[in-house]
Formats: sequence, structure tokens, C-alpha cells
Amino acid sequence: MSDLEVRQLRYFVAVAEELHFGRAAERLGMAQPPLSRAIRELERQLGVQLLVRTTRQVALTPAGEVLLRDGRAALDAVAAAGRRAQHAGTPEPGLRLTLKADYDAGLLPQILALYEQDPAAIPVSVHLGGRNDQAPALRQGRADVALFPAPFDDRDLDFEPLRTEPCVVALAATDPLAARETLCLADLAGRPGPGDVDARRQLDLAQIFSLVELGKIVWFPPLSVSRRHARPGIVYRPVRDLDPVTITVAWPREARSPAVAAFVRAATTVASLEVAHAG
Amino acid sequence: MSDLEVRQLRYFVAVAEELHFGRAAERLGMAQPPLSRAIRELERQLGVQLLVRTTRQVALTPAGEVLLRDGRAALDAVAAAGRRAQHAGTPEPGLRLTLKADYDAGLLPQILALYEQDPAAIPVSVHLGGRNDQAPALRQGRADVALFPAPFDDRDLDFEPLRTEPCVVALAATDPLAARETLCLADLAGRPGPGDVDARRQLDLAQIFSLVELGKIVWFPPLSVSRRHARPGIVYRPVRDLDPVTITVAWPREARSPAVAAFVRAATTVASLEVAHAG
DNA sequence: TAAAAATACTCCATAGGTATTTTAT
DNA sequence: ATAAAATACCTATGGAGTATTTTTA
Repeated sequence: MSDLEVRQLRYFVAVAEELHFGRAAERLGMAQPPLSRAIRELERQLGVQLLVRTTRQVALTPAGEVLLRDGRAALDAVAAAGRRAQHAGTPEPGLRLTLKADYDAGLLPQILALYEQDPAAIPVSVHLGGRNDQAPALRQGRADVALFPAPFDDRDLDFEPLRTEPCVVALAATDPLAARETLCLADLAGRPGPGDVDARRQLDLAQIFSLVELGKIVWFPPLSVSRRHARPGIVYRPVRDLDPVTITVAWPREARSPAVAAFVRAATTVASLEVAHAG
Repeated sequence: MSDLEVRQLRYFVAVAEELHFGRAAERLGMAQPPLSRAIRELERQLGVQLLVRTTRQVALTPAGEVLLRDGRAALDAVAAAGRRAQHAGTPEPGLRLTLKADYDAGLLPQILALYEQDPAAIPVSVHLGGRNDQAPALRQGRADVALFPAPFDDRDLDFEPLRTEPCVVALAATDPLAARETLCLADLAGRPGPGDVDARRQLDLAQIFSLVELGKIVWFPPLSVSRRHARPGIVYRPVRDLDPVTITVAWPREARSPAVAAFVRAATTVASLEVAHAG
């Protein structure tokens, strides 16, 4: 068996995700026939059927499921190799921190301050990945360390929990439920969330606030996020049975960088000090 | 930056390991000029210098070190994706166990017997990888679970220790030191081992025994291995300050197969029972 | 000056495109 | 009847080979 190529994996993953050769080809920016041929050639090369296709339906075989999973991981690893080499080749390779804006439980300034005391510290560049792109960024070598809420897909990542906090619900001030002190999920059953309005694009904060204020959606931010965004038209209420989120610091499992270690130390230290202080 | 290709990584890893374009090209089965061109193109593509070369010397830059490490991991991941998909596509995909022959601390029969009781058990195919190929086999998707002695490079692998046992020294019966009951490493200083005779090829057991019997080398097997190989011309003696080895069961970190879990359960259970029995 | 990397050029294998056919619902 | 995958055929990019030049220890 000759080695697989990145191109073959990219093609297969696209088809496996779309389950449609035409759409997959479009996504890949190519025509459908060469894609069909490439997949057939891949199957021939592996000696294994990956997809069951009729003209009306495309489905994954068990082998296809495996290749989808492990192929994604392999693509991430290839991207990571290139990105990390690029980064290591810059004159002053700093520590690339990515985080979901506001989801640092308010700890970021203190974490950075403590980190900078560490002899292993190097300059930090902060990247606010608005979308849920933190874990992929770590896997693909675009970032060295990240702050974001668990749970998440932690494949190939290590992480440490920093702080667990409850979520609240954001409601229009005019909402009848805003009169209540405390809610439970059943009260909100059927209310659309940010994901229901536009499933493909992630809404930004301003859009979410507008929609909440208009009563179009409800939104469930962690408590610390809600505190940062007090606004007249919106009220926040505790929801008794809503799962709390755990803000975590995460990094690629095979990371060996002293700077990453220093950042993680700083993050966990600050979190434990804060808890002690609060408690 | 367009994606790296597997071919580029393979080429770079070969050059980085050989630190010599001519030898690397030979190893890759190609001519030297296209290899030089490919590496330059890779550097241009990444915008990073990977190698410092004069006509007399080739050396890695920091970025090159990173790409060597992460490129190897990426190549393993690509190979794993193909192999695992192939295996998943076979009619009855069994559990592929690889082990270093004899280095199972004598536990294998009982582990297999207990494993087969497990409802999650599927048929096992045993592969005796004579060389130190167990960890790469796991990383590259050629095996699902392995038994072999620690320490080893455990990147991308999880493992559980099963049993720690001392190593002994194998000497020719005619060796003056054979008269002593117990030795220490200083007594054996300067004696060649199996690796010193032929650094490139791994010797097989029969060769090792012959060389030991002839007094050409000394050899340090774990106690359980020595017990299996009592021979007239060879004596085994304890060595006081020789590091013990720990036989471990290992598997790919992201493995989610119930059969792997069942095998690991069986292995650790047998090991703990044996220890209790012995103690 | 000699060993080894880089350059110049040539060739061809194959990835990809367009046009068309087949197939299953 | 139609949407979608497969097939046929063509083109051209770029990967690889050979011959040669350049470089530096």
C-alpha cells in the first residue's frame, strides 16, 4: 500500500461530511467527476469500500467512519506540523494564546500578570477566536494554549479546569418571565437560542444582545459573562437546573514548551488563589 | 499557505534524519536534485528556513527541529488513518496484539484466557515484532494493543504497567565472573552488548545466545526471560545496580475500541492477581 | 581540490477540467 | 423524469530524471 496523500484525505473528509459528491466538490473548489474518481482510487488503493453510494444516497461504511475520524486527526497533525514550524521560524516566537472572548472567568489579567513573573515566560500574543475554534486551533498548531469553557472535544489536548460557574439566562426586560426571581429549564422550553436563528453562522455578541432585547431568543451565558454585560433592555436570571460551565486552560497534549507550562502554572495558581479568596 | 503534502514531510524527515541530501535521496529511492528542489520549495512555501546547508554540512534550524518532530507525528497519523480504515474494512476485524517475544513476563496465556471471557472480546491476532517496533506499530495503526518493556517513547500512547522485574546478566559459563554469585555493573564495564556488535541490525535470540556463549558479548534480559532460556553454555547472574524493566500494556491514546479496553482490563487484572499470589 | 548541494533542461505521469452516459428513485 | 454519480477523453501542471555548475572546507 503506497502512502495516502493529504489531498486524498481532504477529499474523503469533505465527501464524508457532506455525504454528497456535488456539494463536497463545490466546497473543495473543484468539479465533481475528478472527486468521484479520486475517492474510487482511494478505495482501490486501500482495498476497502468507504462509501455506499446510489445516485440518491451516499453513506459511510464502518471503514469510512474510521477513516473520517482518523483522517481528520491526520489532517490536523499535518497542518500542525507546518504551522508550528512556521511559528518556530519567526524571529521572536511568542506564546500564542487563543480564547473565547469573555470566557476567561475574569481571570485573564491576573493570569497574564503572574505568568510574566515566570522565568520561562515569553511574550504572549492573544487571539480572540470568537467562534468555537479554540480546540481546532490548538490541534492545528495555530495556537499554543487556550482558555475556553468545557465540555469540548478534547482529542489530542490536555487541560486543567480553572473555575466552574453557573450559567444564567438572558431575557428581554419585557419578557413575562423576567418578573420571576429564579427559573428552571422547563419555563424556557421551546424558546429559540442563538443557534436556532442562524445555524451556520455564529452570531456575534452585539447580534445576540439585540435579539435577546427584542425577545427573539434567550441566551445562556456563564455568570461572569453576564456581569460584564449589564444592559438596560436585558435581565439575567438564575436557572436552577442549567449545567454549569467549567473554564479551562488547554494545550496540545504533546506540548513540551516551557512557556506553555509556565502559562498553565500561572492559570491554575490564579484560579486556586481566587477560589481560596472567594471561599 | 497551501497545505503541506505527505511527500514533502517524508522528504524533509529523511533529510533531517540523514543530514545529507545524497544519502536521504538514496533512502527515498530518488535522485538528489529533485530532493534538493523539493526541500527548497518546502522552505519557500512555509516562508521559513529549515536547514542550514553548506556543501560540507547540513544542520537543522529550530524551525527544522520542530518540523522533524511534528512531521514524524503527522506521518504516523496519516499512516494510521489508512491502516485503521483498511483493518476496519476487513470482514472480521480482530484485535491486533503486538509484543516483543518473551517480554510478556509470562503473563500472556492468562491474559488471553481472561480476555476471552469478556463480552467485548473479539478474536486476537498476535504479532511478534522482534524489533523495537511495538510503539511505532501502535502509532501507525498496524496494531491495536501491545505488550513490551518500559521505558519507551510514549508519545500518543497510553499504557499501564503490569509488572516490574529485575534484569540479570547472561554470561558465558566459562567466564571468570560466572564464579561469582552476584555482580554489579562496574564488574562488567567495557564488555560489549548486543548493540555494539552490529549497531544497525537487531540480533535475533539465537545469535545473541551464540555470542554470549562464545564470550563475545554480555546480555541483560529480564529475569522471566532468562528463566525461559536456560542453556548449558550460559549462566545468569543478578546484577545489583541494573535498572529493572517494567512490562507494560500500551495502546493508542485515542483508542475507543471496547476490545482494546477489555484486553487492557484483562492484562492489569492478571498482573495484579499474580502479584497478590506471589506476595 | 573534492565532495556535495544547486541549477538547467527535458519528459511524462497524473490531477483536474468538460462533455456525456448511466442509474436509482 | 430527474438528480446525481460514473465514464470518456483531453489538457497541463509539476514532480522526477540526467547532465552540469557552483560552492566551501
